[in-house]
Formats: sequence, C-alpha cells, structure tokens
Amino acid sequence: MESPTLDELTLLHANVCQALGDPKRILILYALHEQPRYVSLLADDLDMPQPTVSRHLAILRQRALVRAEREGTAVIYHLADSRIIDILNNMRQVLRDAIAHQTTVLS
Amino acid sequence: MESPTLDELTLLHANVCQALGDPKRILILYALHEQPRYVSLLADDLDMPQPTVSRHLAILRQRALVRAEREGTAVIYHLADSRIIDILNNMRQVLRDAIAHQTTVLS
DNA sequence: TCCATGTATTCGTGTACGCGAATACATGGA
DNA sequence: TCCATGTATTCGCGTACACGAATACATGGA
Repeated sequence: MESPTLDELTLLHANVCQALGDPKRILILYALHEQPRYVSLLADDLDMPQPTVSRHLAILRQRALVRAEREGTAVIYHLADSRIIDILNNMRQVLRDAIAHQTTVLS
Repeated sequence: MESPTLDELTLLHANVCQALGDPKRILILYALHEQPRYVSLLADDLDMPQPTVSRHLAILRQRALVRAEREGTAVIYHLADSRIIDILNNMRQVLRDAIAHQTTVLS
C-alpha cells in the first residue's frame, strides 16, 4: 500500500458526479422524476435518438442513479432515489446564486 | 431556433457537475472547506504536484465553486459556497445507501 | 534591478467520452 | 417458429480531459 488518499468511496463519489455531468443525463433524470417511462417514450419526449437514451440510461444504471424494470418487451426506468432530484435542485440554486452574486460565470 | 431543450441553465448545471466528477477535485473541495489554503500548501497536504492542483483549481474557479484571493505572492483559495459541501455530503449519503441496499454498485 | 517564492501555463501523450448509423438482442404474440 | 416491438450494443470518428515535465509569469523584498 502506498498513500491511501483517493479512497474507494471518493472514486465512487466522483463516478456519480461524473454521471451527472452531462446535460442530456440531467434532463433524463428530471424526466424520470416527473414520471417513470420506458426508453422509447423517453426518447420521444426528450427528442433524442433511442440508442442515445439507452446508452445514457446504462451509465445512470451503472452508477445506481436509475433502476430498470422489465414489462413485456419494454423496460421501464425510474429514479433509484428521489433525493437525487433534491441534490440537483440544490445545485441549481447554488448555481443561480453564483450567477446572481458574482458577475462572471463562464462556460 | 430549433427545439429549446438543453437550455443554458442545464448546460451550466452539467458543467458544474462535471467539475465535481473528478476524485482529486472532490478532495480539494473538502480540504478547502476544512480550511482555506494556498496552492502549494494544498498540494503538500493532498500529496499532489503543484501544477496539478493549480489546474484543478482553475477548473473549479471557472465553475464558480471556489474563489481565489491574492495574499502577497501566494493565492489563497476558499470555497465559494459552503452549500457545495452539503451537496457533496448528501450525494455521499445517497451513494452509501445505494451500496447498502442494492448489492451491486460497480465502478 | 535581481532574486526568491509561489502560481499558472504550455506541450505532448494516452485515455475516456459522446455521437450517428447500423445492427444485434430480448420478449411476447400469432 | 416467425414476426413485431422495444432495447442494447458495436463501430468509427472527432473531441475533450488528465497527466508529468518543463517553463513562464507574478509578486514582493533586498
């Protein structure tokens, strides 16, 4: 063993954050919170190609942010934990405040 | 204008999340919350090269997660908003619960 | 002005990501 | 078994990121 920094939990933590670091995935999470849906419907509603949605869902599923549930040939996805939305909303608020208070928030 | 999905705020939101999606940056944020520090000290404490820390801080600064403040030749960094730590802690808790309840959470 | 301290940037490289397009796979009904 | 519906995966490509190493830049003191 070397230095034990960057422990396992921090890595998982970063993985989860990274999964949130894509605009389409954020939209998917909000959409699933509003209403669980199966892949194609989600693709329609969000106006994204089905394979794209499927790939993003796979990532979110891997990180335990969503859960899949077969129903016939369809697979219904739903949020794994609604606190995820609380967290996203909190981040959005912090972001809004940052934009309001400080004048420069660039891309 | 085409479809207005993926609006500006969602993009900024994703940028912020993405900034959190690196284990070293998470460690940096926790360290700065515990105590504001200047770059070299942070590098020492976290056992990272100074240029690496500086690059990560630049990213965090760009996303308005930390703020810089010159003091002589040194630059002291501190958290821009302590709610960021609350958010990170909440995520960690959700993650811990996910690990506990579901049995498979992979990298 | 020169030096010391501390910080930021550049360069080159390897890796990881996201996408469109095409296709493979799974499930259930006739 | 064959087909229809719905989902997941593969391929190729372009882009973006993180790193070590080296170096440039900024600040303040002698």
